[in-house]
Amino acid sequence: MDGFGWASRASLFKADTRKLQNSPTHAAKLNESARNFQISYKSYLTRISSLCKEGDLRAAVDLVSNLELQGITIGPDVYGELLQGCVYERALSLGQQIHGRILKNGEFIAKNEYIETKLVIFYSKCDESEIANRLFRKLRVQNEFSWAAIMGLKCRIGFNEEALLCFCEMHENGLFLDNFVIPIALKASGSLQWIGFGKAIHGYAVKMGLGGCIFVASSLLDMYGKCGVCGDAKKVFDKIPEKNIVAWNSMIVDFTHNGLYEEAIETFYDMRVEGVEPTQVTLSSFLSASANLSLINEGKQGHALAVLSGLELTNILGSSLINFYSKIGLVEDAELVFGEMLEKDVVTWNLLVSGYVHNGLVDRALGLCRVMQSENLRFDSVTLASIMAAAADSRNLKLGKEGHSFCVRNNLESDVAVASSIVDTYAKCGKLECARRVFHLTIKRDLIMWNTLLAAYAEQGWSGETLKLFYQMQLEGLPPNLISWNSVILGLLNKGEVSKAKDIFLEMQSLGVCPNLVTWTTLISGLAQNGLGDEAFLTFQSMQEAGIKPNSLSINSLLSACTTMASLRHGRAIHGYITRRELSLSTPVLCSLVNMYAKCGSINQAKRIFDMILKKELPIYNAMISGYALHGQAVEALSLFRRLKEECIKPDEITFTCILSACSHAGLVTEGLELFIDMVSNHKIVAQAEHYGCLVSILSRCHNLDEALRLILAMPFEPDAFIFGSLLAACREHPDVELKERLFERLLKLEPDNSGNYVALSNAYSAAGMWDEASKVRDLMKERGLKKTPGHSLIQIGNETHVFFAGDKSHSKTKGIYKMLALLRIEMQVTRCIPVIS
DNA sequence: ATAGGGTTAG
Repeated sequence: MDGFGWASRASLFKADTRKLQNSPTHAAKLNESARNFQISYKSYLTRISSLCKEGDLRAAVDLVSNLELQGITIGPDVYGELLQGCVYERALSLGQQIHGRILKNGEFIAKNEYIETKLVIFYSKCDESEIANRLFRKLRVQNEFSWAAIMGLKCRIGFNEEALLCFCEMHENGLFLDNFVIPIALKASGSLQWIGFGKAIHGYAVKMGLGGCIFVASSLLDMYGKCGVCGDAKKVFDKIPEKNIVAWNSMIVDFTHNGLYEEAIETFYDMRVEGVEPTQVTLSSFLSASANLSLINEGKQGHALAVLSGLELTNILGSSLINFYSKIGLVEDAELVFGEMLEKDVVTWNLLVSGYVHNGLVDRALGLCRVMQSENLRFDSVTLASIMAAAADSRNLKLGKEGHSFCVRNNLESDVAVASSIVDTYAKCGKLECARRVFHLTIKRDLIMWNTLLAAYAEQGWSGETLKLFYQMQLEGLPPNLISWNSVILGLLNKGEVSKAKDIFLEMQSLGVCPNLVTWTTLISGLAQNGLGDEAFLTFQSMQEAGIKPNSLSINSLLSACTTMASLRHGRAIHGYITRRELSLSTPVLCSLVNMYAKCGSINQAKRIFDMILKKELPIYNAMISGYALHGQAVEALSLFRRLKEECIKPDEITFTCILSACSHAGLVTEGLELFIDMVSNHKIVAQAEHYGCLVSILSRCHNLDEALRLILAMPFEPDAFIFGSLLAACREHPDVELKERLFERLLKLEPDNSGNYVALSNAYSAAGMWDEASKVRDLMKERGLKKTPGHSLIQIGNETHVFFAGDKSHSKTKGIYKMLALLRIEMQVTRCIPVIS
């Protein structure tokens, strides 16, 4: 028994025919019946067609079954309509049932050209590649429609070359390449970025008089945009007399995809002037452009417009809004949109995750990832790239390793973006060897990946490795971009090779690469860190002459340059610059100002800035407490610490480092110990090496060496150079020579690549009065290519604070600032001497 | 015919 009652339908039909033949008014009745049949068949066809268009396929099929039961022969046109209905709805299984009926009804229907073509279209639209191709190849007549269907299919499933081969074959077979196949061929050319092929089609279309077709024109726009030639796209766009919404959208999308955000926004406004209503497509691109230019008002306008136009908050629109809000830093608004969205996919979730990472909210990003897992959403490569960025950002090696192994288990590490983020994470966590290994294991490396490793080497000051990599990438046919050049400059400056860095700076310009704000800032802070403060300021002037405006980050680096140089004069100049230009006084800038004044010796000015700030955040407090610590004003530091607690601001580990160091300088043993306990037990902060270092220093300074040694033994990790340094400083006058020697031995065994250890060792020797050894350590450090950090000291003589700068010259002459200070201590009766190692 | 996401430098 078949489901459609074929057998009963056939017998009914036979009976009806017999009745008609036996009737006396046979001829008349036959004629009338035929006419009625004609009328009813036509009306049925119309009804079926409209049912199919409305999407009520079931009703259409039922109607056809009814007709068949009435014994009416169903023609190809009806089956065609049904198949078209299945095409609209992508109803594969129903279409296959109809295909079955067609085959059972015999060759008359099945071999009809219209039906054969419709079947190819149906299977193509349902992405049934194999069936569609088989049917297509068996066709007796391959017409424009079936070619278009098969090309569309190949294009959709990414077989763009094959689609274009079909296009050529169609042409060779003498078929007219019409305005249905041309858009498909253009789409394939665009996806392949075959600009030559696309242009040839453009020429053909114009010659054949299809240039005016809006479908062809929009496809041309899309193709030129995908090939990265927005100029040509714009030319096509301008020639369209009656632009529809798709044309406008395509133009805006082209600009956005090619980074021409200003142009995208301008086109959007042109469209508004023309009175064309925006769609989801328009607004998502507009929002993307606004996000990339940080145009807060424009993006908000876009959001308002979407609401006013009554657009549904779909995945696409919602995602664009989340992207916009998180890129401009309004994370809460991004969260609101996320909460309002009814349907969310992995892109939506990823956007919020990366939004959190971008705004430094690593914990929230990871929390969201956990929610994603509980909702059974699969992490994809984009999720992992964000997670790894979070690991890199927070220097979380454990998370980095977990993420890396997840990528390996799920075959995500072959993705370049993911691989780059893994390299970056290992590099930022100090695992350069791992970073290098992942880099070399990655087969397809892009520019970003090269730049990631380049930046890692540069950060370490491995200028030789940096340069080698820089030339190697060019040998492999990858031209460096501005970021690559900037890293090379940074690498040289971090190594102290100032003149080579300046050579590279000139070389890049002679090759037509224009330095940007990052280049200038790198150069300025590099010069300052290498003790060339005046040159740094001259370079700042050149930067302004080149028309580059500083942002808050570069202002900060200038201020830290002043701090490194211990130049109050330059610091004041920058402060004046900020005031004159009315630059925004963001929290980081204010911190740097407080820090600069404190480290340049003017604690009073630092306090004035501090008092000026109405809403004081934790970093501001930290900066001020650190300033007091530096000036040995432990009482003030402690009172500020109390005020912080009164204002219900939670101190962090930096706060404790500062306040403990203040106690250490002032020799406040009880307070120091209490603070340490407060930190560990009340604030649940895990004590780091610096905290133990301060404690050791506090104990050592009051000659409680035994207690200090006990503390070191109880520490949960290996003591570092700073701790040994504190101990050595304390036991300078200790009679136990053997103890000193043992400590020195331990110090020498510490990790050799860490420049901090050398500095501490050299300081320890100096503090112990062993000038020659201190000098030897410094030389050894230089020999091994480690970054040399010149220090400066604040010396309080009477009521005045003086800054002494240990540049290269004074260092070689006096064998270190500590010797100079020791001399000063005798000659000038220094009341307090606070060395600062930057 | 047009549509949203990730990775690099101070």
